[in-house]
Amino acid sequence: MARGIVVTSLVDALVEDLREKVVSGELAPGTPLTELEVSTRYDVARASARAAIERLTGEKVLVRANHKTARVITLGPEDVRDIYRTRTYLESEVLRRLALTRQVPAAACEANAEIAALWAEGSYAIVDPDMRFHTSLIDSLASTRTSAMYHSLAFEVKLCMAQLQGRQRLSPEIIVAEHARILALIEAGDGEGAAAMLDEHLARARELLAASLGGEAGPEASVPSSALPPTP
Amino acid sequence: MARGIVVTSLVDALVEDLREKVVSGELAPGTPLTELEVSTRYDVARASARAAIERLTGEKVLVRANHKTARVITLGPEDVRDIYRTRTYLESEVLRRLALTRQVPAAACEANAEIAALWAEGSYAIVDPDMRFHTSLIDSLASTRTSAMYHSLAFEVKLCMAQLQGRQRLSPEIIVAEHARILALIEAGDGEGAAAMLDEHLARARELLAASLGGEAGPEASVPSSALPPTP
DNA sequence: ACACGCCGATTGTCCGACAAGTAGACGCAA
DNA sequence: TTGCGTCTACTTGTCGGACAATCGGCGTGT
Repeated sequence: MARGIVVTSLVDALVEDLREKVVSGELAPGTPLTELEVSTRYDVARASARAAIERLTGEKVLVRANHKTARVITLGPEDVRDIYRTRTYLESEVLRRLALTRQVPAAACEANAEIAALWAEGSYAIVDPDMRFHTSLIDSLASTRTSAMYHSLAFEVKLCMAQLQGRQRLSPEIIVAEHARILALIEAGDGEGAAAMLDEHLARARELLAASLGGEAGPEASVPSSALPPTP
Repeated sequence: MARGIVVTSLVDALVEDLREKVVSGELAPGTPLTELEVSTRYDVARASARAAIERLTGEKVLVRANHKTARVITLGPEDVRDIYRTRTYLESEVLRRLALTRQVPAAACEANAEIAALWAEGSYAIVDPDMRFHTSLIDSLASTRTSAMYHSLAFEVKLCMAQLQGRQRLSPEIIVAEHARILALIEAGDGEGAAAMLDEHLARARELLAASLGGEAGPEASVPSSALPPTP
């Protein structure tokens, strides 16, 4: 089981490629995506391009109003805060449940060790194992829907990161220490403590993200995602 | 603001109508929905029918495998448990946060009063205000994503209910009492207690639903949604 | 300066067509 | 009878072209 291959339809492939281009930053937030553009760039029929765009708007990777061209989503500080709030709700409750049975998922330990290792060798490509730490905690509950929801939130976090092209700086050593602390609290059965710790842990990341996303203007197109109409 | 009218495109209307037909039970679980059927029944082009079906599969109202015709989703006991578990995670954490500030949303009180009123006059159309009680608690946090996630779960609960055509029976008086208890605990600042109470409250509903969904076979087509291959 | 109307670009919807895949019916052989 | 291969009808996936509706901008006339 779990053979890596999957049959992908054409629009599946389109969706995947476009989504990847968005999270990688190749398609900056606010970039308009015309059906014709997509269809010609990939050499597919407009119907297919259209389907892909529609699916991505369903996933909230793109946004589009009636009769207007789809654009890559732009996430502002308010969005970051909302994402992290929701994330905190879900994850802290999960920590409580894990603490009840004192289960410390092995995958979480490994992910944290990986962060430490990367830090030791001077690399800053931390975001991936960091995500893995958190998702492995959630996934250890084996609830399809809980996992799906958390993953969708994690994806939005990735989108945020894509917007500020790796400018944010949070020190790996603090992260590793806090992760370890959380795992210890779970093992000790202190759900309340673990939840509190997580709250703090995520709050720091959240404010850092929100600040760098809203404080300084990006290289171009300081389009605020919020409903604030830019005074013309 | 909040003028009721919304501009709906054709496929939007299709999606809405089909979704409504599914939650109302008019389209039973497992019913196949051919693109051609939909396009002819509504007298629209196949492309439009196709788009509607695709969006509904994205919403998990329909399911479809590669090259096979879409079917109305069938939810089994395992799904019910998963839905309620996720629901409990989200909602209990929300209760804790509400208890921190002792905020009791007025809408929740009203919804509960409405249940009581309906019960007093002998009606059993309780599920709607019951849903409103819970969603108003969530919505009082004003977190777009948290609300969206909870609403999607609530929708799945409605799907479950649609499957057993109003056969389930949970006594309104217990519901009202437990709701009131939860609100009281929030007002008292006892988040832990409120969460525990909710846990119990939802567990009862969950097991009732799961039992009536899995215990007896439906009128026809006892297709188990789970991966369990029916011993042939 | 302001209202108005036209125009290009883009979306929304339709039609018809064909390849490819699935599932069930059919028939043939052991 | 049972098992297996084949064939066929139905359905999906994708294409191309077509046209009305809509939006935003530009120029024009008053």
